[in-house]
Amino acid sequence: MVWQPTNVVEQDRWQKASDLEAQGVILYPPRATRTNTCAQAITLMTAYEEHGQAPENAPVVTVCGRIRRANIKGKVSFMHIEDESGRIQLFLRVNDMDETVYNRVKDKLIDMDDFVQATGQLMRTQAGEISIRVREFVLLAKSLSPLPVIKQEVQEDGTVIEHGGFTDKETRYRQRYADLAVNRDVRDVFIKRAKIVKSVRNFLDDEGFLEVETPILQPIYGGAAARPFTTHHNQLDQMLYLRISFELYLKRLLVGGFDAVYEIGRDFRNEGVSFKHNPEFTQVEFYKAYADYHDVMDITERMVAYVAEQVNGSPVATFKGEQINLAPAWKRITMREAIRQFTEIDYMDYPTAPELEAQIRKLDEKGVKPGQTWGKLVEHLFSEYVEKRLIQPTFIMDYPRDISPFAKRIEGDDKHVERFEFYIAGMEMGNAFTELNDPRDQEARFLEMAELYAKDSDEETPLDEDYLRAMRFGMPPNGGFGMGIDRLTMLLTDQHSIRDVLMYPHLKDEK
RNA sequence: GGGCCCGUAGCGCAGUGGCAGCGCACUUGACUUUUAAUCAAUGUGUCGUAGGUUCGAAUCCUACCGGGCUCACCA
Repeated sequence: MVWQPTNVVEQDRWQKASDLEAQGVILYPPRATRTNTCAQAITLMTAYEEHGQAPENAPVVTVCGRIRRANIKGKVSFMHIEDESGRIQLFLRVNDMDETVYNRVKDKLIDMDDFVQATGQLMRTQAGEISIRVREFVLLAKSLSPLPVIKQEVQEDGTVIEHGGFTDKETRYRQRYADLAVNRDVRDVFIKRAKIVKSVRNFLDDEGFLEVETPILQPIYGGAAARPFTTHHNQLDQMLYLRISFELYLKRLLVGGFDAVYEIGRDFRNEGVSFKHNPEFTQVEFYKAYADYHDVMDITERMVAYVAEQVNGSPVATFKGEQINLAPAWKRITMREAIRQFTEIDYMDYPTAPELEAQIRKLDEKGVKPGQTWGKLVEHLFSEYVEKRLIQPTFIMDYPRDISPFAKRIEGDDKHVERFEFYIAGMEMGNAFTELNDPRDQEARFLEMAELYAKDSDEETPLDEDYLRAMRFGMPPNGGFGMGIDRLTMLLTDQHSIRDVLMYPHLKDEK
């Protein structure tokens, strides 16, 4: 079906488009030229004026952008055009330009939202705004559907009040292009997101890590507790999973002789959607030989503080009105101690699952599914009573073994492994271990997981023969780390839903 | 998956049983330094979808679709 205008505004624009074509105007010319961005043009004029030079010799510029405001007055008109750098006003006067071209503006054949190219001398209007006295005016792209109208009122002190708006979340997410086009602050979030990724990369590069890329399509998934997406390779008739983590592929590279590797990329988990979960999300994982989880904690707090400094110019982040200080050193506390503080239960007093489950039921009758493993029960206690209260950055150390199949046991402790997660603003931000490098123990763990958790449960950890083969060649002791980039972005941009830090968050099908 | 809330013009919203409304945008006219431009005039609808109740439904009821918050699940 060929698209038809769906409302009056679109009908008008459709008509204008054919009127312009009848005049010989090319609606979508293949090329544009520009000498300056809008922001550069303003800077140029400011600098020119500072040298006290005559206005009649002011520089001539060509700028390109989208029309975001139009005030057609008669024989003189004003527009603001906007490119990524900002806005500049165009001053169009019939005397200064070709009358036919001017009349297209006066007759409103040129609309808000059109992309245009304008050439002229920089000037100041009587009201004092730096503008371009347009002498050449070229349509670059006709807009056939109107963007939401937002009017900007600039106050005496320079602050901008916006009138009108584009706020419907569903429409904004489905039509992110329109959201970005009209909501400047949305663009700023994604600019910061790019800085965050860049800063993480810079930090790890400077620490001597090598950036690598590993498969997204995997014949066996692993490295985390999550259900995978499945897919299929037609020619090879091969069943494949989208990765749920990078862990096992990265650690194989330590066997290969790299001392320190990292990857930034997308993981896929076939699970619930919430304000902090999206089916595909971005992680950074790194593995460093000869480091343990204490070393990784040191790196973590330095890295996060560095990123905050690079992105916001301060290690202190504001989230939901709360000041969060990301500067080292962060609080370090064991899982056992954290749970004891918030629930007064020392779970080591209840070393079997039935005992611990009974104890949890005393706190909250409905909270627990029956028949969970001891480790899952500990995790339940933690997420129920502790997690939300960890606002300032906190390392939670020493996790139950049966929920941590890739972490090394704590010597002389058959219940715990050398694992930490770190929490900021009540959210888990990342997960790390002293990595298990004993192939015999790793195989035992795979078998233990198979015994404890049913196939198709989210804790299912398929035995990866190739991974064990790699480990048998010898894997150096190492510390590993994973962190959610989306959640870090939420924290550093004060956005409270993961959807607001994803360009295209996952949504159900339209209609 | 449960609970609560929302869906009306391009956008933002009002309307809770009796003619479908407001602001901005759009259209027409005026205006040679405006800036939320102003002034005047005229338009703009599958009231999310389907069914039901009723003389009459945007409004009440049911189901469904989409969304938000929240709980559960889940890192």
